[in-house]
Amino acid sequence: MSESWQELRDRRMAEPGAAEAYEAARLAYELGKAVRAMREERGWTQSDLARRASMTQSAVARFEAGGTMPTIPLLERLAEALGMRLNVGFQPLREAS
Amino acid sequence: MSESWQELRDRRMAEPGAAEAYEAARLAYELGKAVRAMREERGWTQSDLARRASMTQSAVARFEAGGTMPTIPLLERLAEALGMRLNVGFQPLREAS
DNA sequence: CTTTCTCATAGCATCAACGCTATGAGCTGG
DNA sequence: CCAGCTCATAGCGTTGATGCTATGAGAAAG
Repeated sequence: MSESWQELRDRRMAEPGAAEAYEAARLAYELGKAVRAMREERGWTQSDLARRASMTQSAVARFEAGGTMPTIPLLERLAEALGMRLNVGFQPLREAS
Repeated sequence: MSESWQELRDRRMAEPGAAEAYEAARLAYELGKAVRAMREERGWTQSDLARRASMTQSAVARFEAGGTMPTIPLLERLAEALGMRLNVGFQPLREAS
């Protein structure tokens, strides 16, 4: 499972310019997971969150599944609904193994 | 100058659901400023950065000016070009001011 | 088996970001 | 005055995210 992730990563990294695309997809996936976790933490259904974030249940499902690359305004609305703050910025490259 | 920003903010905040839109616009503006700072720090022209990030000079200018809401993949490419890491996530709401 | 709730997915329309080309403004140095 | 460089901006076509509606799968309860 973790092994296949590494392989996928290496394969994609071989293609030029695919590193960012992969990173972006990874980000979408992780953001979806994070929102789902926070939503369930609050005992909300997708419809609940959707209403609070001025969107539809289908949009929430799509986002949580990482099906699309979320836009900043969407993330902002979700953050607001969840009582969180959206953080977007650049960090110095950490040399992690 | 700073006064007009406040007025704009207050006016927009009055409309429902505009808080996130404002925050998003603010984010776009700040990201543009940050990238410009990092670019100049490295002594690069917009064309230099554009080449490294696989985009055109006009796209860099548009982004730095905060003219559009940047997408995650774009930010990822810029981060890569600048040797930085893009960070996107949610933070607990801090009660500032 | 039927109802209900939750989530996933599809199809479609709209809208905005992005790539691209071209051009103009501002500055500097010849 | 005339390049040359840097940045800003406009127009246009393409692409993809989002909003919306509708429907299906799966589980739980009756």
